[in-house]
Amino acid sequence: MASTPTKRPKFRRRAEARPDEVLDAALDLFIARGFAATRVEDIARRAGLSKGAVYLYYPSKEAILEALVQRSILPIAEQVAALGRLETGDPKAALRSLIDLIGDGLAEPRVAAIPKIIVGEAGNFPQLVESYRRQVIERGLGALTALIRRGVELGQFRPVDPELAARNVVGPLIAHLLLARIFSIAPADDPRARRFLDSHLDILMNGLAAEGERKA
Amino acid sequence: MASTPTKRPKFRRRAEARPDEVLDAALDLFIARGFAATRVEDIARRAGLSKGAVYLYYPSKEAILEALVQRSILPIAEQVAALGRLETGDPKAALRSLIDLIGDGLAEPRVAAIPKIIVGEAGNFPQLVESYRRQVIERGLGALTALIRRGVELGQFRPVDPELAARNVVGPLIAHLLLARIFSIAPADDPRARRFLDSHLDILMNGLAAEGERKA
DNA sequence: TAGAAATAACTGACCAGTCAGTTATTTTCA
DNA sequence: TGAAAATAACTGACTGGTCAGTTATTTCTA
Repeated sequence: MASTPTKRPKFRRRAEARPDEVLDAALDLFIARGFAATRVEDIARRAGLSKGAVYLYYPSKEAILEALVQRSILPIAEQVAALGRLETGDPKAALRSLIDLIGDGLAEPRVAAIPKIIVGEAGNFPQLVESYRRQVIERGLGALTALIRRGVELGQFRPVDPELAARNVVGPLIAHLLLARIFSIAPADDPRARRFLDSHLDILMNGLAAEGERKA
Repeated sequence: MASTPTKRPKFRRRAEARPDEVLDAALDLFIARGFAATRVEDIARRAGLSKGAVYLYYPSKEAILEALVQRSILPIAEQVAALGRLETGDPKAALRSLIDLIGDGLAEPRVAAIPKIIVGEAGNFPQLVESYRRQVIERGLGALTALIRRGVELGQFRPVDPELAARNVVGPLIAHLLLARIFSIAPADDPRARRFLDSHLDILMNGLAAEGERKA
């Protein structure tokens, strides 16, 4: 059977790229059909592999989802957390870039799909949810809370409860994500998405700003 | 709740109350374990029936979920829509009661669980999602938008985009629901839930209020 | 006794995860 | 060098279990 060497190789060896290819395929399908409705065999097919091979790289379907979280969400969460740790600089400006950061992430379908899946499968994978809470939610909210607290201390913001106000910041972003992706209102690449962020910032800044600081 | 005027038979035939009992059981289990993880047989057992009997009342598991939406969410959506239709009265006050209405609904676990399920199962039941969008989302957002638009026209609110601002109103409520129910942060009966609503109103009103109207 | 109400056993489809075996690539050493 | 040995990558049929929905049968009531 040794024929022309120009044939497309059936096997691709040295497969350091494989895990990522599996994740790419999985994400495509999770976005299109959801987590539960996607069979591991579908993922394998799309990655150009057999089902068994997938299990060489990931011990379970859940592990694939977990790896996706690590790859696409964690970096963003880390950036957000870094913004919150900044002890210096203008809280108002930092808040602005933080919202931009989250907004950009949520505008990216391949990023935004993950939280949706987590929410959806929450019941089935409590342990995954727990790790998401620790690694993403608490860090993100923590950063936001710190930022707002500092703004209040500096007199830039009115004396709101920082922890609660933090939810006012992320809430509309999450809501927009859900409306856009689940109920197909306002696609992500819509210019309205950008305008929504602006509107959010506008109302929020006005709502937070201390008396003397309006129209910043 | 269910009381028979005559004696209590061991087996209850002629069951006009049955459909509702099935819904009650289903909701209990959906809340506790999620939609997918709840078997129809579990629902039947809890309602004191056999699995087959459930299918005398509902043609499918999806139909049970659909009936739950009709029973628990639609009345609230209708109330919200009614508030939006009011051509008279103070938009600011109306907005306040509207938020209270939604907030109360979301504080009720047996109500709040439904949207969560819809979001979660969105991929599997596109047609159910579509009907939810039409009957709940669009009516709710429409009412809010109308209210805000009127506030802007009356000069009570700054000239924000009413449609976008509406998402700023519901966003934090949704976010709070998710954080509370999925990530087990701030249980619904927590006094913090009430304080969160207050904080939301506070920031929102300040953010929306026109120059002369602050501290309303 | 008719027939409505309900049951319990059943069917068929699905799918995550396994594993014995196959094929490509690399290493060994004559 | 080149062929055999070793190993890494991969395959796909199979298993075991789950569960929505159906049906043959029984039980209760009028």
